[in-house]
Amino acid sequence: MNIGTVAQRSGVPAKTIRYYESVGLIPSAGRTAAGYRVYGERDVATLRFIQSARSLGFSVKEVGALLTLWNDRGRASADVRALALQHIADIDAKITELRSMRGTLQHLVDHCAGDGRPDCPILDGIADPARLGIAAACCRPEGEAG
Amino acid sequence: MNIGTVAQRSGVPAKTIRYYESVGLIPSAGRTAAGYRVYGERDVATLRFIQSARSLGFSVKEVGALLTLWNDRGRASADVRALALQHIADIDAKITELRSMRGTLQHLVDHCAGDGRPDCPILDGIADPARLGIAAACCRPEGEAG
DNA sequence: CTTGACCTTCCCGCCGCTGGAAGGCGCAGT
DNA sequence: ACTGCGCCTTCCAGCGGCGGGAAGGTCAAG
Repeated sequence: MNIGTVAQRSGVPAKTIRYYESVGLIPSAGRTAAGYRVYGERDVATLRFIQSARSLGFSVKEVGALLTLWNDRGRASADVRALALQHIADIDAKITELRSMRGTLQHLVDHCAGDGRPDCPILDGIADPARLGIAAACCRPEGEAG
Repeated sequence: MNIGTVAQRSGVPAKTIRYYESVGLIPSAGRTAAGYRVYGERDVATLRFIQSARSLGFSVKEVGALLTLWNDRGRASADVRALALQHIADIDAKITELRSMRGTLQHLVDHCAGDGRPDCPILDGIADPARLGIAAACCRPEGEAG
């Protein structure tokens, strides 16, 4: 199987496969006499595994660790679980950050007339971050626990 | 004011200020005879604005647009609002994606014993993405609307 | 006059690819 | 045999948003 075929079957672009090889995520493929990379079914499965793990947000390095565990018949599932839990924690941190941004932005937007006039609480809020803090508390009724 | 001072007062590292200048986010600073960059109060305010906008997740390019609006006394707040709303939409898309990842991962983790044995539904699920779909539906009671 | 903190430019590295150029290989058609 | 096309190879550059560090100039204090 040439790289184009394995790319199509795994869903990983040929350039990306070469990249993964160059950074050591996958071992160097065999070569034909002409220098073409040669792949087998196992490689398709590996690349699908990688694709899937990447789509779950694991970094290439983390995928490497997962691959190692996947190939290790003597692995402890606890190790895999630990990686996954850590990744969930990372995701949670990102979500928290994004929600914080979103909340601030939404608040600013809510206070902006959004018409032809230049007065803009959004710009004011960005210009003076202290107001962002104020903004977060200024119009909270009282029903929300801090 | 030298770059170190303005860096300290704005919270933007000197290297980053030079970078912002190099990509045209801020205009070229004035120079002393010796070639040192010179800044004033206005620059501190601008850099704080930038810092604040960046912390809300705006890209450097978007911050450029915000800065232009900020400096334009004839702006329409609707334009600012539109930028902010678009950014909120981008953030929402990211949050949605992260939550999807999180959901899948959590599900896999829930099914993994996480002990010394090698059997691992997490690895199985990653290896065969079809199972991820199954995983999403396999143990849903019936109370959840699709 | 020296020290040390500051400033300057420059280029490299990070992550995870993606695009493109220049050249070799394989096979079909004529 | 030759042409053409599509695939393969390598290498280099770039995206965003900086940070590290080298090599060298400047400034104020002692």
